[in-house]
Amino acid sequence: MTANETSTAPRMTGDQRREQILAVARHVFAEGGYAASTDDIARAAGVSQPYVVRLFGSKRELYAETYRRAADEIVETLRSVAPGPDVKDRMGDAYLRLIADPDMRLLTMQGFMSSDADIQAMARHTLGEAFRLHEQKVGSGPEDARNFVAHGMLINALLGTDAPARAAGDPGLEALVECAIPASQRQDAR
Amino acid sequence: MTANETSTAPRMTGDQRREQILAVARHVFAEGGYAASTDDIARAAGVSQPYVVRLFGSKRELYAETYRRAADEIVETLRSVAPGPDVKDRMGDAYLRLIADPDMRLLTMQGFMSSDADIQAMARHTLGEAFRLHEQKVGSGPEDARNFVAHGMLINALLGTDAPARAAGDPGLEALVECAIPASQRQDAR
DNA sequence: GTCTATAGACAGATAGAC
DNA sequence: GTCTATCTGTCTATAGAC
Repeated sequence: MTANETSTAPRMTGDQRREQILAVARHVFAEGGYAASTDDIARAAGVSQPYVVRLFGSKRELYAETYRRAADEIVETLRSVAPGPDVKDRMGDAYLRLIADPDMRLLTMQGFMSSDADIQAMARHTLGEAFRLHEQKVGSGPEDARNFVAHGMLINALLGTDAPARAAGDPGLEALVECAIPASQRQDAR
Repeated sequence: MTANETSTAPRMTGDQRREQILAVARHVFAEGGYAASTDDIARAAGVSQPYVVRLFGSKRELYAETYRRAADEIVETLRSVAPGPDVKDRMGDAYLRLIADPDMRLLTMQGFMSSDADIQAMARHTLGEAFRLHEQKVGSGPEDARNFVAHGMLINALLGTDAPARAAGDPGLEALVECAIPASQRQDAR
């Protein structure tokens, strides 16, 4: 170190702060959607609200970057599933593990309802990649790949409505949860 | 009529106004989500913002009532599919016809991401009913019924991201759209 | 790199008149 | 049945200091 100027030193480098705020934003946006405030994010990150806006230019850009990272993580995770025996099961498991994180699930779902063209583009591309990777790795044909993606969407919807924890007393829902969600995934997620 | 008191007469009865505002709210909430303002709804209905709030008690109650009607319409439509030959196809068609209305599709999707317990409850019950009605009417077993609901969710997601109109150039997405969405439904919806 | 102060817009809800 | 006026809160973004 060159000198220890006790009070002039910033607490973090810009990059560190960016990463920290993106991590916090992922959680806050996941729970509150785009309607979540930059102030909530700032408080959770321990910085001032104007600083959050300054670092990313605007709330919209922060949200887009947050979403992009989540979408990339999904595609990368599916891409990194090794070929070989049981690929089909391992592909399903990989998705279940991603979605076991409620923030990931909620953020993903938001893409399918966004009115922002950039978010929509990322969301639909992720769907297409999931389909393509299933066809490529599993090779059981387009219908099977489509069912893979569709089943993923159904699980998102069921978890989003807290169905596994609250199906009791609703016969249709009980039966649906039982045949759509593996027992290991059936505890509350919200 | 008893008398024509030219300026004292209200423009509509309370019930008529309620229905009109609910119709308008369906569209405004569909496009803007819960974040849409009561003022937007009021303007679109040609009344004042405070009056909208007064008629329904609060924005939240207006939203809940709007959602309830959409959810009821889905269940009623599926329930009214006549048994007989080709029930399976007619059940799928009934859902496609519902979802061909972008407002219906958007509103439905919002239920799967709501943080409001009442909305969540309606949304998951709708999923369960769709499953149950498929089993009851089509009778091709739980896996087939699950695939029916799952496929519905996939179509919601694809339409939500404008995939049919924008898949060009994205090979995975093109293939997915082709095998998930009937040609008749493939034009832009947003 | 980070803050305070604050502008400027907009929201939902209440009070009370007609 | 419906409005106007308005309170109170909240939000993003900018300006400028340190």
